[in-house]
Amino acid sequence: MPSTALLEQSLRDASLRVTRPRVAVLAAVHAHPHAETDVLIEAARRHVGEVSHQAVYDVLRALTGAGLVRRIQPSNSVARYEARVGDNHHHVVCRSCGSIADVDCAVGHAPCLSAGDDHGFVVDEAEVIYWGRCPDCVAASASSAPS
Amino acid sequence: MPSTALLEQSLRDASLRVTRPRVAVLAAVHAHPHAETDVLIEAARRHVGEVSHQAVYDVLRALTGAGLVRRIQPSNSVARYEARVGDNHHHVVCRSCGSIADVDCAVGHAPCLSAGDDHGFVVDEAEVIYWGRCPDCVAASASSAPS
DNA sequence: TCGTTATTCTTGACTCGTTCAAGAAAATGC
DNA sequence: GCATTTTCTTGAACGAGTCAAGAATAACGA
Repeated sequence: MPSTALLEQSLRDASLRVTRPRVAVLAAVHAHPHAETDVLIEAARRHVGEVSHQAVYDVLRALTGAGLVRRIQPSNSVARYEARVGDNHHHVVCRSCGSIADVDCAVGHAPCLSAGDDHGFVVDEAEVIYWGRCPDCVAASASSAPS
Repeated sequence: MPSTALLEQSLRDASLRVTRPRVAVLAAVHAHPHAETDVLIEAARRHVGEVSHQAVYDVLRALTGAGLVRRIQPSNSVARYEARVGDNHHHVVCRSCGSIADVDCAVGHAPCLSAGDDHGFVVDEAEVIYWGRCPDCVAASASSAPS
């Protein structure tokens, strides 16, 4: 996890004011990849004491807009955030427990960005979500209902 | 759009009881690809008169579970439904207006299903969302703010 | 170092898509 | 047809996220 000084610097580089809530939230996103908002709120509060949930929402929106964090939201899930931005990686999501893991794209650095017929859309990003079951859930269902 | 008889048959084939709300909702999904729930509620009501919103939610869940419709939910959007299932197609989503269009996969019939390191997940589906701007929004921004 | 100003944070209410719960209605199978 | 099971209606409730207004604070220049 980056140091506080580095986090502050990345905020300044993004032309964002350096405030305690922002540093705390940014640190929380680094410390908890793919975390939901309420987890980030709790983590931020452990860092700097009381922080309103509204501030965390505002900060997350500012960080997302500045490209410092990335917002992901698979179906049937609340918004989640990750600090790994810039590289073109994707996610595996467990249908049972909702856990998320990173996967590097098998195709290369700009996966699947060439849609067949794009209907005139100007495409700038391809988001890939692999759906399946995580090792824990596979093991759990295998032991409880062996085939 | 399939006839009512065909819709009823597909319900029966999926071991679902044939009811007026179900036929109406299924027809609505066929008639309005990528529609949001409230659009489907209105469309269903035009077909069969009054139908409670709760019934539509239940029906959509039943149809989704049976594989007759597919639920999609891009970030910053409410749930949407489409009747085109079984083939492996993907979607382009407009960042400005949220409109959605179908795209056939450029890679083939099972696109990107091979993740690099899958972390032990058992993957059964790859969902691809292309993000960009639709032709209308591109034209609108080009005319209002020409570069 | 201090004051000014624009931006951000706090507080609290509120919206809206979706779900829960219980009883009424209707479709299926004998 | 009739019993049984599933589905639909009604109405309340939940929760993630947003809105709004005033208080607090970071950045900038003197």
